Amino acid sequence: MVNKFAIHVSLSDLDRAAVQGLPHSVRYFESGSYIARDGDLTDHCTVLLSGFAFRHKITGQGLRQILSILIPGDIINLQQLYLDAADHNVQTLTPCKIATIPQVALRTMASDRTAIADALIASTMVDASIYREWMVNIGRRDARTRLAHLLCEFAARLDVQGIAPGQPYELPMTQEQLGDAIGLTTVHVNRTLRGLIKDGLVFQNKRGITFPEWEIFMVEADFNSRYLHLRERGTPPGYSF
Amino acid sequence: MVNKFAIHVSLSDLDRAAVQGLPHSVRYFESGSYIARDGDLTDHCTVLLSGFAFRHKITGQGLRQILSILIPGDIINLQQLYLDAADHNVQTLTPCKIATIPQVALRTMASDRTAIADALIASTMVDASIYREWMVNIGRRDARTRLAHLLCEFAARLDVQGIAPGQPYELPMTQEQLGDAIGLTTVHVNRTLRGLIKDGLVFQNKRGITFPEWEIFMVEADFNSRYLHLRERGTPPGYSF
DNA sequence: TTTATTTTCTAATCCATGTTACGAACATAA
DNA sequence: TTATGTTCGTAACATGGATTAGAAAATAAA
Repeated sequence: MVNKFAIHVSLSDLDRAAVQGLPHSVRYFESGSYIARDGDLTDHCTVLLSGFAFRHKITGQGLRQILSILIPGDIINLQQLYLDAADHNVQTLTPCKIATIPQVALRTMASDRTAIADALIASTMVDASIYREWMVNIGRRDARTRLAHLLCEFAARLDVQGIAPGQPYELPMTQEQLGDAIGLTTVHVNRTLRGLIKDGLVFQNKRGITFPEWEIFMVEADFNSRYLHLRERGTPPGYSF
Repeated sequence: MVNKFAIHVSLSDLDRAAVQGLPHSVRYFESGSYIARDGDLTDHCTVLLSGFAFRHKITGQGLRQILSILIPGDIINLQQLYLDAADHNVQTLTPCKIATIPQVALRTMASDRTAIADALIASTMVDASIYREWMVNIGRRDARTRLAHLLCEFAARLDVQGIAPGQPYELPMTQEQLGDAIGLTTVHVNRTLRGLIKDGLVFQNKRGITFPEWEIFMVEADFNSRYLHLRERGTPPGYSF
């Protein structure tokens, strides 16, 4: 369940058992509903078990910026356990299944087990690294590269879900949401996506996306998966893609 | 020294003593030098003691995006202790004084003292929150608001350094660097800054910046300091600014 | 089915920001 | 001082992406 922690730290069997034995309840959210809102205070941690969700913030002028996409296994609101109120919203993209863990349970586990605490820190740091790459994407790449980069990231992250990078996947986002994620208008996302399709770099069938030329596409997207830190510390690099 | 940790967790006297007793060596960097480079592996943690620095990344087309500004007290490369190689560069903005702490010392302290581990997590999360706000800034605000927002953030963060928000401060960045931080051209930064000055919202004397109308300026900047999480969890909100 | 609603797609026009270019002001070093 | 290099300031022009407005297609609801 949550043992993708193991990517960054080595967990003992006891550690794994502790994580799997965490008291939790499961809840279901339908598509488009809010899991957390800007300003919320809470005393439990939630984890996304299945479905997709996204973090976002609204500016004073009512514009939305999507901050990240959550995929199964991601921790949704660890932050609120360590800081004060939430500073952004989390909303579902598809129907979602969510585990709720009481704050105390998680914190005592973290203080009892160094490996768990380390995993929490590492996971937070990977998130931060992804945020940084998004900044680069939004701030310094043109529309075409930006969109391509987002699609690549999705492909790469779904790898953990068993869909190898370059393989077709279902994109659970509308063009409007894509635009809000990369700082573009809906109209321009459409134009740009059309451009990629016309050039044979992307093939689209409803929400299904395929990349006929994955290698070339990654170059076009200025994509290098290093920032996702998918490998364990100490593992030899080995350029998987 | 590093006990701005205390903002987010309550540290016992022993905790404080432990932090202050950390083995470390001090190094000096001149302005413009690299403290860490994309790809670096390291076995020690560094903390900025005085001066300013910034994180940045370079795109495939050679464009630079500045990711954050480091001010005294900030931890520079905690990440590399928990993940693999660095995924971005850190470069000084002014001459800097830096403490280097061996990885083991820090990690044993973190695993011995829950409060310290919590402080590390909280600090990482504040960084992440700032990244998110930058994404909003870069992705969804216009040039004027964007620049104003960055100046506000600087003012607010310097508060910890003893310069109250709204008070004049020295901006340690060139217009080119400002541009790379907010995703604009040097030329446009100049235009925009000039606009703010003409409208009486900013007063500039060399690198010194003053805000004659701080309250109005914050509105113009769409700035709300909540995302900086400057207050301790549990502390009553109390709108300081 | 039919109707309602959301999402996609396209075209025409506009404008905020990028580009290029260069002189002035300031630093820093020799 | 005089050289040399940054940084700042501005003007003229180019353009990528925003805006506005709808029509077509897909999806959901009745």
